[in-house]
Amino acid sequence: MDLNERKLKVLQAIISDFVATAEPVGSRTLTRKYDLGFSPATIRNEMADLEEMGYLTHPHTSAGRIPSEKAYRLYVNELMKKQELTKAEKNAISSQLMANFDELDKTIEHAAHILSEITQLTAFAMTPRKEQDIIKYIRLLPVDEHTVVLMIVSESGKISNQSLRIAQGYQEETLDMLSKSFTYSYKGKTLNEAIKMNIIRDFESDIEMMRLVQDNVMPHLMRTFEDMLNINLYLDGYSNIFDLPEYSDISRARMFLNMLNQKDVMTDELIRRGEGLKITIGDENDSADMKDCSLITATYHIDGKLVGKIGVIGPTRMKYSKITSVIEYLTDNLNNAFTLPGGQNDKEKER
Amino acid sequence: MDLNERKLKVLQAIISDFVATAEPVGSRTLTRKYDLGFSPATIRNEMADLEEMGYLTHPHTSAGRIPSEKAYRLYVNELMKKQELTKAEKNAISSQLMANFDELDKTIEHAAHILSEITQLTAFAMTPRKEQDIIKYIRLLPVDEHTVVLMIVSESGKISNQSLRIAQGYQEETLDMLSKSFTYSYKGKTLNEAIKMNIIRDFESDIEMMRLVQDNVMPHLMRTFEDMLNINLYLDGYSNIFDLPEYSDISRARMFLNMLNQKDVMTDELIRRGEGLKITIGDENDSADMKDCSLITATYHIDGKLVGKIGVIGPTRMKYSKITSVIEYLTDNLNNAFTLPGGQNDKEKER
DNA sequence: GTTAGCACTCACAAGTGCTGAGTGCTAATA
DNA sequence: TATTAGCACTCAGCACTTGTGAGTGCTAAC
Repeated sequence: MDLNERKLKVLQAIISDFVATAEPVGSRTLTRKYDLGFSPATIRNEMADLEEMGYLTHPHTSAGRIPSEKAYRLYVNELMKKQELTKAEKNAISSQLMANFDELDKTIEHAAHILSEITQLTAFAMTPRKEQDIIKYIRLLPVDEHTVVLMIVSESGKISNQSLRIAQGYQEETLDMLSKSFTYSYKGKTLNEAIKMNIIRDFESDIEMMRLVQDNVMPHLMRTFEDMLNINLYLDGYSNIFDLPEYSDISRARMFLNMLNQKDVMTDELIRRGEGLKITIGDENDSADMKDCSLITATYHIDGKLVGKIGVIGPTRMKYSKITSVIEYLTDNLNNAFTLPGGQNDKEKER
Repeated sequence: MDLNERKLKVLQAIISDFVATAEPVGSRTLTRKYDLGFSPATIRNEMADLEEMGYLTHPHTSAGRIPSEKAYRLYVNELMKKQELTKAEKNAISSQLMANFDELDKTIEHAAHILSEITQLTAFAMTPRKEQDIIKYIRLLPVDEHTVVLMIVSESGKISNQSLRIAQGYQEETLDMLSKSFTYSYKGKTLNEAIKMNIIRDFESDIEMMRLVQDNVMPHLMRTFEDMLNINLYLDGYSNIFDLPEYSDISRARMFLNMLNQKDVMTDELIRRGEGLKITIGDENDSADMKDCSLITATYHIDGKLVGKIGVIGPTRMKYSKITSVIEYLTDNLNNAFTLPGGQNDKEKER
């Protein structure tokens, strides 16, 4: 028994209908709604075959058919046609994204917001892994007698600062010297390399300075390097799930929301996924909590190097085609924005 | 008919029981659980009186009694006794708070987390309104040929930075000059004042410089001032509501979550509330969405000046006494931390 | 090979009856 | 006179029943 033309046609119709309505699809409904050209009885036969082949399931004897995960996989791989976005949709995405183009992290967060608005699902966006981010310079700046700001600028445009307290006070010249010394040591190093370096001995010649560095500055410097490595995960539109019949059961809604709350689980799952557009359906997901969800994710790049991820999560019944298009368009926009010379401040140019 | 001793005793028992169980309280249950010293029939009579006086309601004829909002108000004003936290609880709060004492905003966010963990409700924390925050200095720092970091440090310890692009390039000396000039002009001014100032004419003598400032720097400077004024609202523990029978109905849970999602509504509501500890019960809340919730909020201060808010939101049935104590202790901690010399970096001292 | 017809299935909604926790009222009691 | 025991009554919640409609699989006719 093979998947002939007609079977595919029936399967496609069932998937369309079920994605739209979330109700099991019966043979009669199918003939009424779609002009397939054969009777309910024929469709019933085809349905029985499709079920045997594993593409459909049956919640109970007298209910209609539901596409299985295998059916969605087939649909995504073969049946799904690319759904071009309308000009209006594209404009909406681009303009909204550009209207909020400040800091790297804010932009990513905003992209997740746009995505959830358009797809009406829960969207997430992960900032890049910054292992490869290269330190540009480090500076210590005076604030008051006991407070100093530590500022680290990296190539990705990520700027980090932290104020730190120096109980015994300090000289401004010392700060300048330290700034130069740190920049000299760390410039051109990746964050990962920086964390592993030990530069304390550079200050051995001056015991007082060494103590200052060791006790006051170094711990903060290391912590800030680590902070910069951190991956941030932004979620948006979690309450959209209440519009989906899949989550009309409170315990399922709750489980879903709890899953989202475990940011580390989510982050791990996302990190594991490869580059480019990835669609995982139900059981294909590694994490047990996601076994009845589908994820569509894509990667965006900053200067072609650092890689972040963005995507949506929802029930396996989702508009794979439309969502895929939206995500692709969104990541294209992000890539462009983050890659043009001048990076994140490119908005200036357009003025 | 007045609220004699016995009526208060009965009311108190009903409130305790209902807060604990969320079930309407019957006269027999009451005698069984609490050793009140009179029979169910007597209690029934008292209950009928209390109901007539507006302190109790009746979901239906054959159900037990439920405290009205008026009853909670009476309880909060008169009956509630201060519930001291145990040493262990206090330690838990202090140590958790101190363990995460980096940047101002992060600390506030973390405080909300702690609060939601302890109360098992949804907690929120609002960063201070920074109208009164005073600018300490402004600096422009070179990143690469076309990129400059603009850094503003304020007295509250809030540091803001933004990278900006200067298409035509720049000289390092220019940046130094501008840093000095900006600091000279803005130092000691509040953010509000700074936004209203116009310092462009200070550069009139040098047309090229003036253009640079006007076109490239000023817009960012103003935007950053405005960003610094922004109030951030952090929410934590929204999914705790799923443990409350009040929200076992999905549509109520949804409404609650939607309300939380409207950050501007929440922020407005919080801003309107006065200083110190405030408890609003049900209908006392201004916002329509909160008419069946209670809010307990308190204010914390930074250097005795800037005022932020922290609190919890939940059903009117909540442990007013316990929660009040927790919030008071938490704000005390925040106040201390933010007021000691050296402010947010005080952790250093303890090492 | 396709389709009409038919018996069968089952979730769901509406209706029924029972139970238990509650009430209000009245009469007896301390 | 205030309190309490007793009793009839109420009603949500649960279990159970029944009817309906949308679905199925199978068989026989086209």
